[in-house]
Amino acid sequence: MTLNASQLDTITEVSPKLGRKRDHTRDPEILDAALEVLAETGYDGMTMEMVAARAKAGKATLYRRWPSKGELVIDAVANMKRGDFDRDHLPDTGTLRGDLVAMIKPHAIEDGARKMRIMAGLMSMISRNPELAEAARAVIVEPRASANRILLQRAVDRGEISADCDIDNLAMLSQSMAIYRVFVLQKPVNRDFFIRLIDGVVLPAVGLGHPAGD
Amino acid sequence: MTLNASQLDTITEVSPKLGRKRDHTRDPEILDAALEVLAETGYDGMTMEMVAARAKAGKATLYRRWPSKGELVIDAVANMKRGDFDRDHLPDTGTLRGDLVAMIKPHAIEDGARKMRIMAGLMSMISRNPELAEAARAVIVEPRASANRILLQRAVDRGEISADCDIDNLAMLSQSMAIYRVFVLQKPVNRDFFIRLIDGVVLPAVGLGHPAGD
DNA sequence: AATATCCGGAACTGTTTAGTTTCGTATAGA
DNA sequence: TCTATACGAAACTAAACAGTTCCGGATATT
Repeated sequence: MTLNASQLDTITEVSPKLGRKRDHTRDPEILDAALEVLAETGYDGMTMEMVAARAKAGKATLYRRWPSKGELVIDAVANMKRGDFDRDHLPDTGTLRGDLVAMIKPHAIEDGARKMRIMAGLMSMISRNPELAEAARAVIVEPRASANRILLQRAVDRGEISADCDIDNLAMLSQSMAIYRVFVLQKPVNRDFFIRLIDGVVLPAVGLGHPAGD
Repeated sequence: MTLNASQLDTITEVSPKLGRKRDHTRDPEILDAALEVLAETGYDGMTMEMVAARAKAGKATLYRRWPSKGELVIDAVANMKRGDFDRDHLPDTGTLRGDLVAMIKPHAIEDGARKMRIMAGLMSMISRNPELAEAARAVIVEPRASANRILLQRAVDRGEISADCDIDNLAMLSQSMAIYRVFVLQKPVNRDFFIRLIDGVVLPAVGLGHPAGD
């Protein structure tokens, strides 16, 4: 329950006696295992033995590298693979709707669902640990929001939508509605859900949908 | 960690030997205490001793009435005071914006914040317990969403907005964005936040905001 | 082959906490 | 006053789990 100091030093160091490297080669597997267990059972349900077993490692190996369960979790989240929403690889179809729809790939939905499970597992911890909250935000949720912001800004730049739009809120909309849908409504987040959100809320809100004039 | 059967029988029963009533008079205080502790520490951080101490009760008293921690929590959530969003006491200002803004009372914000803290404390448990998820949805989140739905439907009925609007999604929008803002962004949910949401997203989405033509 | 290092496994310690039991007391009906 | 019941407090049991220690084997450098 205690996770205070930050200790994200890098892996490879020099041994005191020999010029040989300290490997810590199992780090990636362990961090992956930690994320999996986290997604399945949540922070409090997760035990170090589960992580060790999942990674086919010994508990001692975990503690050789991380001083506590909390530090391991922070490290796992912070080093999590971000969604591949590079500015350069974003869709560019010429219309906002085209871009937004192009973002809905099966892989992206799958990945997003896993990240939301991780997020839920972290929730109670997040509200008590700003460091973890920031790591989770930066890795789990910000890449996607930032991609949306770029798509919206492009639409503004090409004159498709008004510059008065609340881009910041609109960029977070799909993520926030998805979290709500999964955990509060307990309904699936699938392609149809996102399409309906785009056509029923986002596009109308920027003046492109039905209500304003189809 | 186990919370299966439902045991929401009512409180006052008749003793086997006498016509006297079994009081369980401490029930309300205990349930309140459970909610407070839940909001402060989350389900896993909450201990039965904390709840007992908060209610100035003995641990034995808790177990006389509820078979387990999980059952106590479900009971506390299910019997939680709903927001007072009666169909009859909703604002009716004549415009959608007026109605939505009138919903933002300091008390409602305060109450909503507490409920969100409780929600966060339940998160990891919710994803593993449908019964709890349903109780939380019905009590914490549905009253508000349903109020929004009514206000939107009224606006449709009086011809202020189009019937094509995605009322269901729009009614959940403020809640879902508020959850996101508190837990992911760690920023305060205050009056300004809601006003900006109304003017920047909801009203535009129904064809009343700037982008469509101010 | 000799040696130094990392690793996995298993046994161990100490703490926390769910849940139980016991007991002394307050209260309300008879 | 007498008695049954509900209660608060505290001691208790049993299990789970974070974190530690030890050991034997694998690997790689010399």
